Amino acid sequence: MTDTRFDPSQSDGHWQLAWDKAGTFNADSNSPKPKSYVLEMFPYPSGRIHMGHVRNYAMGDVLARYKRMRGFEVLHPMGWDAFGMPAENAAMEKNVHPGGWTRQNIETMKAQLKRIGFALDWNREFATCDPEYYGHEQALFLDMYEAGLVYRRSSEVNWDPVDMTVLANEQVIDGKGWRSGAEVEKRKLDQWFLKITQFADDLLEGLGSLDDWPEKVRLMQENWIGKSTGLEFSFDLSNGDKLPVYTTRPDTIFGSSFCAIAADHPLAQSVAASDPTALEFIEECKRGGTTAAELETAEKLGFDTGITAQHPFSGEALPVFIANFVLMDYGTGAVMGVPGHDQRDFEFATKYGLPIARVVASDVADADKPFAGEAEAGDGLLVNSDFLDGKSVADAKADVIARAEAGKWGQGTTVWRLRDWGISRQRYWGTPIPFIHCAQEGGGCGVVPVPKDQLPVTLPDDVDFQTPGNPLERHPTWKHVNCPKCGGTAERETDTLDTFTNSSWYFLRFASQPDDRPFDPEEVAKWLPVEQYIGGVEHAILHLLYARFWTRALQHCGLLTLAEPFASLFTQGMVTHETYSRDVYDDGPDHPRTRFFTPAEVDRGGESASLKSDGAPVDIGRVIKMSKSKKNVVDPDNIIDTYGADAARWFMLSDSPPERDLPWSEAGIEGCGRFVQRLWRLFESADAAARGEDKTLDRKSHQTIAAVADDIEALSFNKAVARIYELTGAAEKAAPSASRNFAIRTILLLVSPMMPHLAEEAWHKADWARAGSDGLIADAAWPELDEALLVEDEVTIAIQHKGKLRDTITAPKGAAKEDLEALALASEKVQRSLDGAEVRKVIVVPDRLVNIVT
RNA sequence: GCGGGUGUGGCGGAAUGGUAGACGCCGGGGACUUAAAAUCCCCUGAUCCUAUAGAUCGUGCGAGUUCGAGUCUCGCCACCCGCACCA
Repeated sequence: MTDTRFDPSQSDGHWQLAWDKAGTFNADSNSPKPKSYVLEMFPYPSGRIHMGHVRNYAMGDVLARYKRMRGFEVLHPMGWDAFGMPAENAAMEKNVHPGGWTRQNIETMKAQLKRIGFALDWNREFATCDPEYYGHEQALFLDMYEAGLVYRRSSEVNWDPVDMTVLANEQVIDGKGWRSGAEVEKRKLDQWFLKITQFADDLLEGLGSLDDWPEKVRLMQENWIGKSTGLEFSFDLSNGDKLPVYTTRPDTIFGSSFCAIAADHPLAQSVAASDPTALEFIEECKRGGTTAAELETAEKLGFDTGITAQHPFSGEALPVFIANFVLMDYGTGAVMGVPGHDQRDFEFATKYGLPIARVVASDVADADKPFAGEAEAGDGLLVNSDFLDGKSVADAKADVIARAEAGKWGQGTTVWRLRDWGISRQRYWGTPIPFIHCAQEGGGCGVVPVPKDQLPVTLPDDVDFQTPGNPLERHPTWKHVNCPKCGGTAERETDTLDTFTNSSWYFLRFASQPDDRPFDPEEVAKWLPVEQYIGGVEHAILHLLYARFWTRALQHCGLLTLAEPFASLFTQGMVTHETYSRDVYDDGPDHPRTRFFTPAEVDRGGESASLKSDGAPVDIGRVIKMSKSKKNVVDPDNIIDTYGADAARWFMLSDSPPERDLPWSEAGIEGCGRFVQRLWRLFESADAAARGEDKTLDRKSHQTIAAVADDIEALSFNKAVARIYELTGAAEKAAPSASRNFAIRTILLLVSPMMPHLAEEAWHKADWARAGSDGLIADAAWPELDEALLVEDEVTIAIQHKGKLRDTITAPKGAAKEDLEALALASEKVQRSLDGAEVRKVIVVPDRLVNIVT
């Protein structure tokens, strides 16, 4: 036996090259094997791979490699979600081209991924900024346009007047642009929309079929879609107009004591036209903040318009208020106020002294029970409600809706929270929207789609980012084209598509990549749905909902037969680390600023930490997600340099359950590095000539084969890891025998999806393990399981008395209850515990325990 | 406010209602070595103790069901995540 060490710096690259050369992980759609599509959310090429990526892809990788071992033809692709704002930000800050910056990042990150040895089919790699990709996306967009799923309308946006660009809601901080700091304006712009609301019901219904999605994600999408049913009806107003309102509680209609409309409701606008105080109130409403904290504390404010609304049943005149808590973009932008049974209405009525009537009570006898300072939104029986008295809430709802419909003054309706998807972005680095605005007099041909044979509409390269605004808009030539219809002068659409469209169909393009169309439905059908999709929970709503929508929309267009793209979804936890910081006073003694330090800059010992450079202490902060801004990051390249790819992969899979956060620790990765060497020594210690059987070890081996397979399929990698540690310990202690060699060979195969480089190295070094085959362990089959060996022939029986463990005994498996009882009572420890007490009852669970009750 | 999740040693975490703490990390002791690194072995929930043994307590808190509860039921508490004036 030689005392060698496994050297990742030699082996890792060697085997990565061997897999590349052999095309080991290239997926063949014509293979007769059953198919399995394993996919991790593709990365945005931001610069470098971080530990979160490593964890995400390590999980998918183990599954992909495992599936191959189980005889599946596996599709495990990788690509780049390459359009987006960071590239344009870099362009502005560093005066580089977004494309060049992105390509450079892709190159860096691809090299990093290759160093980790992921089993990816690089033949199918693409970046969404490739004209070949976004050209097909433009074609799909036109297909959706033809199917009536794309439209254009004027819509309000957040406009940054300094950067001259539209901001997403999350880019508006305290009413100011996140980059420029300028006061954000509301502007009306013509925007493109995708009709996702047409599929609201399908998308909601479809959630019910996604049994292998986390409950949490399904609930989040359900809430986002936000289906509600109720009554829409119109009040007759004192000024002769009609006021449509929507309510989910038509049963409480007799409790209505006012109406409230949104500040930007047309009626409010018309009132403001002749009443400056109304106008002032509306302006005040618009100034109100929209943050969670502000909303929570915001007082309910109203402005009495002097107009009244006639109650449809009682005929009573209800005052109509403009109110700050009514939203224009939900329902009709107007509500009937029922203070007794809606908390907002209650607060409003209390402030303005409006009647608060009880129309629902737990019992008819409680009809006049006062309210305890808040509205009662719960179920009960109707009271003080004329013909509804005594009915249940549900019956009363149905009754009111029926009467409204019969009287033709209202309609039972469904209202959705989901809005159509605005996909226009006034930016350069995205998919150009393939439309042309005809500029002929009298409106000309209007908005004309780019003919498909002129796709792709490519981005111009010669753009500058030193002037604010959309570079496409001010490019000297790009937008000037002829109208495809009349040939007259026309202009290209200069908006680009939201980057979420890029990630809404990439999984189809991975499965099938013809040149002449986006994908081949037959090829797609071979691979999809994705068997296991893995990514961060931050995509629970937008990306995952949009991808589901696109799949259904393409199905609607007749391009696909698939409704749901991802059969099973897994959302993994983050990689976390403590933060190190110190307050510095660079801006003067009264202006402390927190400066963060990377773990590499810090000496960490016991309770304290100090900076390596000056030896002075730093503050140790909470364990949080690794992020550049908090500098609590560990670079995968450094880790691989020190410990090798396998140790890094192993650490990502160990200890923490995959859905939970994984705290990075130096000690943890060191331990993994040691385990790699420990396994290597074990592999080296095998004695091919050893003979003889070790039944206990054989059992352990087979039990581990079964358990690790179950654990990997359940994505419980931490448990699989623990099992492998156990078998490793047992094999190390065992004397040389054929059984021990089998155990070692088993470990080699079981760890091969997790530590593929070490496994290849050992596999090729040990002839006996390969059993004559020249192949790679990456092509080896999962070890065969001997079911008979899963069962123990002897079991340990626990003996309890007074609910506590008193003794354990060993008995043959399947021993009779009477025998177990006798053995238990014969135990000296049990007798001591019994201390002569009378045995009233004995409970025997075969092969498990004996419980003596006195 | 609504919805969801989590809570077990010093730490990460295991446990079909049936021996709580598997496995790993940290720590302690020992072996090997001139020494160190590496490696190997042993110990490692708390308390008591007449200490190779034994007893009591122990899975956020309080009740309950059960022969038996980390696990099931009810009521609380804390923390985390998502949504949020959605009528």
